[in-house]
Amino acid sequence: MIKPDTSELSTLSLAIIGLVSQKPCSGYDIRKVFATTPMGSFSSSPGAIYPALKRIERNGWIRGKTSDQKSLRGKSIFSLTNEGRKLLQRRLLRPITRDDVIWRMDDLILRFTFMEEIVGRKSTLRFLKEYRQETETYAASLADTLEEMRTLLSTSARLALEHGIESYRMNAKWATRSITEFNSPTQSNPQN
Amino acid sequence: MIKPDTSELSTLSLAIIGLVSQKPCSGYDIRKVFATTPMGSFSSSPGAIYPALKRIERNGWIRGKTSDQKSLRGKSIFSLTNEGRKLLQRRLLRPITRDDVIWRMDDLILRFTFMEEIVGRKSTLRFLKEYRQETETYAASLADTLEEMRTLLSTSARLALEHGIESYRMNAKWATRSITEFNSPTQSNPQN
DNA sequence: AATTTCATGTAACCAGTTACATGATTCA
DNA sequence: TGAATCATGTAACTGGTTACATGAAATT
Repeated sequence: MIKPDTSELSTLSLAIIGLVSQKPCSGYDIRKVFATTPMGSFSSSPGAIYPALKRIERNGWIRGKTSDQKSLRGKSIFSLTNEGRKLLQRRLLRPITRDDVIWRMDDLILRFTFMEEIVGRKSTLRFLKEYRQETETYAASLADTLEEMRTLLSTSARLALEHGIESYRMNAKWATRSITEFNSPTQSNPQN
Repeated sequence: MIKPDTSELSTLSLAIIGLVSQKPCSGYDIRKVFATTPMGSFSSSPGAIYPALKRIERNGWIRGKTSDQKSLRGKSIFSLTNEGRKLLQRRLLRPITRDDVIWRMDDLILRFTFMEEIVGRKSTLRFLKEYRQETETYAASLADTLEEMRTLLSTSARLALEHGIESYRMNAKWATRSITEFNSPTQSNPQN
């Protein structure tokens, strides 16, 4: 009984699909982005990128075109299919869970990066509000734990816990600021 | 040509060894910690914990004792060996690299959690200073990138980048505060 | 001509996930 | 006695790592 929901997508695959959605690119292009930009928290190793591209293509979410018809190893440019765009939309619109906030913060930020163009400003704002809510709530629950355990904790254990609390609070603040920036009419784009 | 350096240790294994170092515990104890405390960003699934315990034991870093001599499946309590303690010390004392800061922040915080008891206050302070240095430097380099690319970025891409910058700055600030707390003589413990 | 960079690939390995299984103990 | 919890395990799978290989184009 293998799970038939083929819509699962690792964070790396999400990053790849997101990049391809911005503009068609080759495996090498993607590797360069991961190796030289602040998106560098993804592996740029060929052993990760090329198999991932094949998987994604096999699923019909991107399609590669060999530009150079002569050489056997023609550089292949991938672009997003309609199916791929639909998948990406679904993936980005998923409601944020507490588990996301505990285990997959990088995934959430990555989703945000592509969000505006793929699902529009309105959904992006909804995402940011959920994000603020979940990070604030989780920070509060960590703060409760801290108070309950304060006396039992060593200095480093306490400081590590405080690190977590501050980190989630910072995330909530960032979301708040992002919401106001998205609302400020730098550029009116009332679509969606 | 397999790498003979057997000192490699995944973040999960580090967490397990760290817990065992604090007090001997069973696989189930560890699972409970991961499932119910702020250390919950580790998998508590049996498929992760028990194989990891076996690997670590096979390497001689922990040793399990079956408490109940009758039953076949006696609950086994693991405690740290001398070799294990040495390994843990080496692992915690590793200098912090930029790669750690980009890819393994959670590993760094985990190391910090166990640091005071395993390598003493002096080394912990050194760690915190390195941590502050590296996070500050990286935040600055991200800020440079932001200024270079500012005009090219979409709102969400810019905000995502700013998220990274703020996050690293928060980490540096946390380190600064932790350093002062470690220096303040709440409890004089001039060992090491 | 030699080196570097572009560009793609693959084979071996490994740790962690999911899902299921099992037996012992405690509690209602 | 039946359910929940304690406690450990394992089989199948999967995605990413490391390391190596290859061949073409550009640069020196």
